[in-house]
Order: sequence, then C-alpha cells, then structure tokens
Amino acid sequence: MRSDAQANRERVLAAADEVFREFGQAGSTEEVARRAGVGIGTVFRHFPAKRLLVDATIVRHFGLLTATARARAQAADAGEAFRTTFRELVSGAPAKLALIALREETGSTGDVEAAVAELREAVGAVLSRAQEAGEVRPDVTVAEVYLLITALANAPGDGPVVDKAVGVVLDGLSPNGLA
Amino acid sequence: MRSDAQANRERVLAAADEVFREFGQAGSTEEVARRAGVGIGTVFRHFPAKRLLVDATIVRHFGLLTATARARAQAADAGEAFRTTFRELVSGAPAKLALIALREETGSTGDVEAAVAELREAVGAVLSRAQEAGEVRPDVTVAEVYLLITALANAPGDGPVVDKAVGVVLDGLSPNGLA
DNA sequence: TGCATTCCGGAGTCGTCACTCCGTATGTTT
DNA sequence: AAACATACGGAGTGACGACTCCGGAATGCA
Repeated sequence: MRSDAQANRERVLAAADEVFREFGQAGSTEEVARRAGVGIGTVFRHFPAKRLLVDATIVRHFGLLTATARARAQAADAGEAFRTTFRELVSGAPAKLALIALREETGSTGDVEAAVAELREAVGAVLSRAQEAGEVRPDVTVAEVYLLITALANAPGDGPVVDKAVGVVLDGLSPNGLA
Repeated sequence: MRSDAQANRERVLAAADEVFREFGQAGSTEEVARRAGVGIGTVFRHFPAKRLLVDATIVRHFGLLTATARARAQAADAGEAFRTTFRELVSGAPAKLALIALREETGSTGDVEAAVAELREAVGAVLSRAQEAGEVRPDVTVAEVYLLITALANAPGDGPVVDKAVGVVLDGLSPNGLA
C-alpha cells in the first residue's frame, strides 16, 4: 500500500467520524471527502460503499472505547473502576457516540458485531469485578448495564443534567439501591 | 372543512405516526401516503411541507402521552403513580416514541415546543407529588427525570432487559438510593 | 337534482446523493 | 531518471425523494 494512500485512509476515517457523529447516517459522503481534503473518488476507492465507511468508522470508534474500558479493568478499586468506566462511556473522552445508535440500523459486516461484542465483554469484566467486590448489586447483568450506557450516551441534554442523571443511575446500581 | 378532508387528515396523521416511528425522519412522504391509502397530493394539501407533517405527528403523539400522565396524577398512591407514569412513558401504551429523538433535530414550529413543555409539566406534577410523599428522593428535578425517560425510551433492546434497566433507575430515584 | 366549491390523485419537475470512470499525478523500483 | 504501478480528483450518471399542478371526482347547498 502506497504511503499517501494510507495517510488518506486515516484522514477519511477521521473526517467520517466527525461527520457521522454530527449528522448521523444522513451525513453525505461528499461532506466527508470535503473535510478530509480529498476527492470523492478517493473516499470510494478506500470504501467502495457507504456502509463500509460507516462500519469502519464504528469499528474504529468502538476500538477506542474498548481500550479505555480495558485500561480501567486493572485499577485497584473495583467499584471506582466501574463507575469511572460507566461515566467515560456515557460522555467520556472519545466524545459522544451517536454511533452506537447507528449500529442498530446498519445491516453491517461481521466486523461491527465483533467490535460491539468486544466492548460488551470489556464492560462485563469491569462489572464482574465490581460485583465481586460488593460495590455493585449482584442481580444486574452486562446486558442491562450496557443498555443503560447506550441509553444515556444518546440522551440529548446539557452536561450537568446528564451528570446528575448518571449519578442517579449509579445509585440504582449500588448494592444499597436494591429494592 | 369537508368531511372527507377531515377523515383523510386523520388517516395521514396515523400513517405518519407509524412510518416515522419505524424509519425516523428518513421515512418518505410517499410511504406515508401509501399507508394512509391516499395520493401524495393529498398529503401535501394537508401538510405543505414535510416538517409540518413531522411536527403535527409529534404534537399528536405528545398529546396522548400528556393525557396519560395527567390521568395518573390523580391516583391515591403518589409513589406508585410516579413509577407507573415513568414506565408508561418509557415503553408504554402509546408505543415506542422514537419521536422524542426526532424532536431534537426538527427546526420545528412553536407547537412542538409547547407540546413538549406540556408533557414536561405533567411529569413535573407527578414527580412533585411523589417527592412530597417521600417516595422519590427530593434532590432530583424534572429535567433529570425527563432525560432519563427519553434516554430509556429510545434505548434499543429486548423487553425484559429494558424492564430490568428501568427498575434499576427507579431504585436510583427512590429515597433509599440516595448516595 | 343541479351547481359551485372544495378536494383528490398521481404523473412530472428539480435537487441531492451514492457511486462510476478515466485522464492525470504521485510514489516506488531498478 | 525512466518506467511502471498505484492513487487521486472530480465531472458525469442513475435513482430516489420532496414538492407542484391540474384534470377529474366528491361533497354540500339550494
């Protein structure tokens, strides 16, 4: 692979991440090309169909999220690790991911499924540790936690309100919150 | 207004509700016409622009939700009223409302804002009563509750998982859950 | 029942977007 | 530096969707 090709591929992916996060699937390929500073032809050379571009963007994004979740898994305080991971995934470092919502509609190649599965697994690991440490109620499963994360991640609203809402949910997940 | 015109208007709105819930804003006007059993011309006669159709659909939908919320406000048990309303709005009778998400993107006429405000107000009433009865922690505001509802309403996932997640959130909202 | 008015239907228009094609440019190899 | 392979750019194509227009049907009133 030629060096300029590789560089362009990166730039396209970065631009796509930006555009899709802003407009969802409705974001046009042309806009992606414009922001990447390349011609449309180049975008299609790398990703022959729009879905492939979307999928690649999602995989890339989820890769980052999985990495941060895995990093937390090593922390000493299991409860704190869980809560931090939860917060990070909701509104955290790699920025808002309206992409999670996109996932649902994409017919998607297996890559996407795999990336999602990996993220779930990483979340599951952090969750299990926290539950074993008695920091999170034992009756919840990864499915529920993951659902709560995606729900909150896609929620519209101002920062402080979201933070507070997340706090409420975390209280509900704590062992004291057991009904 | 002629009687057939009024009947058609209803049918178009019902079809629009269905289509937009299924496809979001991407649902085509033609599909709405098809399901309503009328020609496209008729749809545009009643709603001269697509946004007006979307807005009218949202207003209609929110009207139903507000009505159910208000009905609950009279119930004897304030805590139970709150929890029931919460559940109803998340996954309840008038069906899933991906429409709430739509609201965010629509440039929207004032009607929509008004309908949303009314629903928030109704939720606020139920919430206040529950808080006064000591059934819901006093430090949460309507904004947060409303955000939690919209977040969960748009969450993808199977019924049981959603139910459980809602349960967790309600635990977090209970006075015991206070951190 | 007849007439005026309102409304309906759907073929046609215009713009947009995903995707193609190929002449030109850039990187790589010898 | 020449020659070859690989990429790039962006005008062009086809499909689709919002919206228009008007001939023909309902509807309601006298």
